[in-house]
Amino acid sequence: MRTVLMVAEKPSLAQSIAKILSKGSCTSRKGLNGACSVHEYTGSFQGQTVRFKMTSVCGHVMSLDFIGKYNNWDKVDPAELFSKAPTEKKEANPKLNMVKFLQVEAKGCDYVVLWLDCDKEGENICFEVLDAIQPVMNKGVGKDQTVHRAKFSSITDTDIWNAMNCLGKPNRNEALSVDARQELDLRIGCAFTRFQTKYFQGKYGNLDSSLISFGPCQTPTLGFCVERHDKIQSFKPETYWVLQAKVFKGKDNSLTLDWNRVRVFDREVGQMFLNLAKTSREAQVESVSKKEKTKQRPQALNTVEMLRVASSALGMGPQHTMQIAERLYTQGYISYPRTETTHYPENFDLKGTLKQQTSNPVWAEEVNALLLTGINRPRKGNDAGDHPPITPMRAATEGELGSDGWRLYEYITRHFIATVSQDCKYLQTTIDFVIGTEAFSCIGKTLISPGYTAVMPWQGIALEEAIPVCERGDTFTVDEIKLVERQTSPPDYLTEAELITLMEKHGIGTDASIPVHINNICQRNYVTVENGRKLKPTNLGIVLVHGYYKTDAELVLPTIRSAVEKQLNLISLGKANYQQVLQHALDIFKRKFHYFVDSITSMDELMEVSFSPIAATGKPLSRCGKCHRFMKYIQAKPSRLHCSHCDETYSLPQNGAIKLNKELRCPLDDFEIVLWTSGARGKSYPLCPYCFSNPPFRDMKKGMGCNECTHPSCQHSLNSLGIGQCVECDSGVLVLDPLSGPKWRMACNKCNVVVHFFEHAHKVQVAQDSCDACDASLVAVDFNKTSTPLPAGETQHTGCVFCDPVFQDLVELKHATMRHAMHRGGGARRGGRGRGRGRRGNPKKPKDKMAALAAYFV
DNA sequence: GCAAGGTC
Repeated sequence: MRTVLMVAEKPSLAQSIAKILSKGSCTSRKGLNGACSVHEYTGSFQGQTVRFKMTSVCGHVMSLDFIGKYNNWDKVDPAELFSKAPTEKKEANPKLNMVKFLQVEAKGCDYVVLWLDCDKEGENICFEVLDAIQPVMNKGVGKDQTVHRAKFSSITDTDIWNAMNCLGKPNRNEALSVDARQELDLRIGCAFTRFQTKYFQGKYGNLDSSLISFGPCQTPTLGFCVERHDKIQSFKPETYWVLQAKVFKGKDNSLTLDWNRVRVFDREVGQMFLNLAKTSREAQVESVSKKEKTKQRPQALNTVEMLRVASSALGMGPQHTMQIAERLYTQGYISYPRTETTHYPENFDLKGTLKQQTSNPVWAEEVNALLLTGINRPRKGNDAGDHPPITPMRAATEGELGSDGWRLYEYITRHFIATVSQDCKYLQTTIDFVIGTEAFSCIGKTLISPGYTAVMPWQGIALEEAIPVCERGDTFTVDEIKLVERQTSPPDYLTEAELITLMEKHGIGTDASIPVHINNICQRNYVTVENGRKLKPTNLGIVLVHGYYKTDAELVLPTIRSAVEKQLNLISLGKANYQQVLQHALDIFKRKFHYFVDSITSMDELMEVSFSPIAATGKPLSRCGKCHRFMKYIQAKPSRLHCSHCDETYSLPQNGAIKLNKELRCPLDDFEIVLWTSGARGKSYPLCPYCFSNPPFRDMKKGMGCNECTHPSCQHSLNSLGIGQCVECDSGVLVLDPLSGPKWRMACNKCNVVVHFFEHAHKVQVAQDSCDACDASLVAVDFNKTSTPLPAGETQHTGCVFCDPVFQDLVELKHATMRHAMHRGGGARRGGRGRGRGRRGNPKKPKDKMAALAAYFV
């Protein structure tokens, strides 16, 4: 029997499609990567009985990058990234082992049906899949017969079956347009990012951003925020005047009227109208009109709308919202949360979905009423052909979802109920008045039926004060009429919800990537999120955008992406050659880049105003090994040490702080050793600022502290302070933190494991000898006479922290250690342990720490 | 260390 491999874009779709095509009779198993499943069933394909294997990838299989040596920022001129630097496709997520997985499943298959999403990215993934599997597939059927593409526009029985019965071929041109987009984004983004980062970071000490990035999506996104900032800055308030009239008729029927001219910008003119109005003490009712109005129920929910509401009403950022939504999805509470579609599929079980919500006390009343009277037909929305709109999938309670999870679920559910509810109906009454020659009016609203606003009360009609019943010809007495002076007010900072709308409108990013871009400009410190999720640009963000405006406004305008995409579209339509379009676009941006580099001083002029030169930043901390003067510690991101005399900058580990370390010096370069610490309770280790960037030994890499240094005799090195193999990770060594007393501890030099031991000991030292049982270095401990925990009042003891029974109660975390050892099956997994032992050249590394531990603790 | 696009 022949086998047909079918591949979808994500595991959830593979499952849905397999269920439809197998009519629910498929068997499922997990693939070797643990992320993808394989669903198998027997069916018919092109007139023969075959075995179907439906599986999926997880988005892109491959991603584009420069070949290794072009990723060295110090050795590569960013200009080379436009043409010289070759690119290669790497596995997008090596952990998933996607190529291997696909090959294992494709081996022995005769046909492949590609069920990737029906957009350009999906078309591109088709070819990534084909590149992986074609070498291992059976060659029995003709090449033309092997590969098929299913084109579907929604995940419904009819659509999926139609697609299966009407298979086509993958579209090479569409895939190529994505290849071109990837290469352009990579080359342009990286070239500009590296250039500006290096240029400005080398010059200013307080930029407070470890990366000064540029990208065709993130930069225009920032542009929107700065544009609003500029409007606020350049806003000049204007004074205007308004006629305000208060009238009454009988008791309790006092009304404030709106002037039909709204406002005037000239005081004299306003005064004239006031005088004209004041000729009468009465307000005549000219007309009374009543109109029934409706407020439409919402369309079905898609991702972007969910993100907008989450930001503006729930105060949850897009990135966070998507994380919560994904959790709700994988737990089965809501449908797939990444969709552009706002139209329910024809066979969508609206009633069934609604019925699940009858038990929830919060909205049971509305739901039951709706089921009783019958649901309303949802409004027509847009079917983008990707996934159904976001809906609840089963009932939930606040307790089981947690705070934010519940708030999002509650919104999604209320939105869903609203889409099948009636519109909100209200009566709008307008009364037109005349006072003297001036016209005024007053509007009142009364609710006819709340409709969907019963479940979305925040959209309910604001009921203004009831307006009196009256008719044409009635007169009211003017209580007060006056000219009021007001000022126009500036716009506020852009809200996140407004930004999402702008990005969507200009085609910046996609539903899946919009949260990423917004997150980027926050993390890079270009904008900060203020109260009410308003986005306020920082000095850095403002200077960058103004700098682009000065040199080449296209770099920041939202049109930059759409212009490129227009060209790319020609590739996908087969109207332009892939190579030519790519070359042409690269040429243009290469010129833009060189122009930008040549004009960088004009952006620099703006930088100078807001930021301080690196030599003027930071506090003197430790001495330079070359000139022996004090270097300055710059705390702003990226934190570093700068020697203004030598004009050298030394990088430091990030996400922590640096302290002085007793004026000790590195024996290799004479630089003063500093102490890095991750926080009060975290780990710390000494490091030499010079060795950190210039590894002194061949077996060391950039970015290593003294706790990884293989110096044979220095008192700070791994060799002197290393105790034994880490209890958690494969490659790390637990190293004594010599300055941690009296709360002594050892910390892994690779992972985050910290082991506390010998609290209040007076001295803790690593001894020369090793443990016979586990090969760990012995530790010599010295306690105070009065408080020693050692047996028989001993003050000193030397032993193995893992094996010595005397130390058993003095080493913390050993229960975690033991659990860990047993959890992992003790020594059973130790086969690969020996891997870097000899190579790292650590003579004190135990042979088999885990086995020793397991034996000891059992 | 960099982009943007998929998705886990």
